[in-house]
Amino acid sequence: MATADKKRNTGCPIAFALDTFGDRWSLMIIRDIALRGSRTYGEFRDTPEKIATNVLADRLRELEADGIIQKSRDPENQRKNIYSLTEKGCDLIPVVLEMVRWSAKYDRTTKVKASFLDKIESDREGFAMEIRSRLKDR
Amino acid sequence: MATADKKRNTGCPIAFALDTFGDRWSLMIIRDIALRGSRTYGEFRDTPEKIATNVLADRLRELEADGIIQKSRDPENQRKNIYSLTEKGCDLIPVVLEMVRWSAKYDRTTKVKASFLDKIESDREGFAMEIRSRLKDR
DNA sequence: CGCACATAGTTGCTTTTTGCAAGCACTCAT
DNA sequence: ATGAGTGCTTGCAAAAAGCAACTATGTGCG
Repeated sequence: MATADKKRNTGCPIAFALDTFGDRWSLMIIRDIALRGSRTYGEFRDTPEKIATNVLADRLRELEADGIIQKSRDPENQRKNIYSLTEKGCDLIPVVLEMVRWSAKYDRTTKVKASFLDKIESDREGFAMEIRSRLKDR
Repeated sequence: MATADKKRNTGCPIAFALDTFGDRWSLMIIRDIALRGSRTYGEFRDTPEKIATNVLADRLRELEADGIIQKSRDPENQRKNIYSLTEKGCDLIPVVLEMVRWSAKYDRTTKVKASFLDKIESDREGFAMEIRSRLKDR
């Protein structure tokens, strides 16, 4: 059973956002799709962060239920499910990019490339759009 | 005992950010300081979201340990601790504002004012600076 | 068909975290 | 000195996360 729905529903936007993706793993999945091009269960599972498979299955269910991602069958391999961001999910890209900016500034061991950072700094909206269309073209 | 330090340390900026404030409560505290002007334990405790006091104490410890907030005594009332954002914490304001934008768009019951949203849309950086200086002037 | 393998999960169990109610310690005001 | 305000801690129950093993279904190939 998926995590019980205990949304706070106080009208606060931060509470709303955290109820949707404010846990240790949801945003990681969104990152995998948006920035790493991941699309399948196996790709989400095999990241350095090592999510437990039951938690992964649970989060995929929740994110789909919340309309952040959508699931479809890979026409070329019926074993695979293809997960992708919905419009609502794509709208989280700016949030992700701001987090990248912040972490790049404060993580001494960051692996964020200067060129990536430059793109965010110089044209945030444009870069977000670029990522979106890259996702659409797959 | 504070939550054990189990940072993932994979070099990924999203993992880094989530390790710092990626839980149900940390960002709520940051919101309280940045957007609601909260500064004391009691103010953090008495929000509609009803954080448990042990979790609150734990998060305040963690956020301080991570250099996001700092703690000082209220000179006018020695019973009170004043919590405020450090520079590192203030740099999270853009992340918070992007989350507000997203939630305002997708939460049908949002309480975000149109005027607040307009400020974000029209001059994001300027608005972030405005919030920062408002915090400094207290 | 029949079998090995790939992919995507589920299940059962342990550990960790959260939630909740009560209580403690220090400070202030009188 | 006392009682109330503020900021916590403690102990215990409930929920979630982590872990390892197992199941289910589709694919490719002899």
